[in-house]
Amino acid sequence: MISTKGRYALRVMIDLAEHEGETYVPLKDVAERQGISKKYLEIIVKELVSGGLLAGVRGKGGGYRLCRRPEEYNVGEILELTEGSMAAVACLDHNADACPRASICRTLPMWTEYDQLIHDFFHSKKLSEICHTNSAV
Amino acid sequence: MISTKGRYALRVMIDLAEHEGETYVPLKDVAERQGISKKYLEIIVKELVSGGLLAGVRGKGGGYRLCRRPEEYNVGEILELTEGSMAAVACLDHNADACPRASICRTLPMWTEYDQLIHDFFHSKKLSEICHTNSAV
DNA sequence: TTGCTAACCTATCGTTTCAATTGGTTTCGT
DNA sequence: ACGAAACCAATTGAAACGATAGGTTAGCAA
Repeated sequence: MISTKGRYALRVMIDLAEHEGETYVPLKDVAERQGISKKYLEIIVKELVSGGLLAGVRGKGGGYRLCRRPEEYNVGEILELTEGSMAAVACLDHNADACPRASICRTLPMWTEYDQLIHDFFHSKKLSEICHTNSAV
Repeated sequence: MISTKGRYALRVMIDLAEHEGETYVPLKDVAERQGISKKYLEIIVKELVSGGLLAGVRGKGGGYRLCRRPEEYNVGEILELTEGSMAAVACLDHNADACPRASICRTLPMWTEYDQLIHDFFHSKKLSEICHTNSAV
């Protein structure tokens, strides 16, 4: 299940995409529009900045801004960054120790197939597709 | 992420499918073959029985058995029963209170689409497809 | 210089979920 | 009566979740 972290991150990205051109958008505004605690968003947005998805500027007149155009983001990278891992199953997590049953496991092929399905779904979904902006595809 | 409960449930079902005909299979045997604590499996298997996916018989010579043929089960029903909910997102959980933002939410359509994708994937996957048994299909 | 704004940083907290474990009771065949 | 097996209830330790609290630092303007 996708947690609030990933979902909120996505909503922040969309909000910023829909308010492009207004130079830097203070988090306060985003939080109010989205009805999410600003303090909680700070934690999430920090990760988006350090992950290179957003740019932040301090001080008066500061705030956050996308550092690419909306069509150059995909949902997958946003979720992977904030959720840590999108693995469907513990066995497929990147920092899981190798399962000794892997070679004989009846279920592993299905999980792998499922993982691929999810990956493809989110990585083919562009940010521009899910927000109401006029700067087209 | 699919928890151990769902994954173990699936492995029990597969194990039983692969040992069909041996009348009732004691959980002890399944646990040993799968390398999972028998006590923990008891909890999981109880749900499979009360959900009508397995039949259990007590006493000496007892154990568990599938109550349909492997090709008549799909993975989706097994996971739904044991995982409780397969909803990808809290907003789509069956016992979540309606989100006030639902009508204006930019992300909801995507989550709904994702939910459908997952549902279809698991519900079209038959138990017989993922186990090594000779009783065909 | 002072004040304000806004990002940045660190710690903590209450609750829930996860993954079991413990210690039984009941039912059945022999 | 005995043993094997399902059935049942409660607890536990650890981790994750979803925040909240209380700061510090950087930049702009009067």
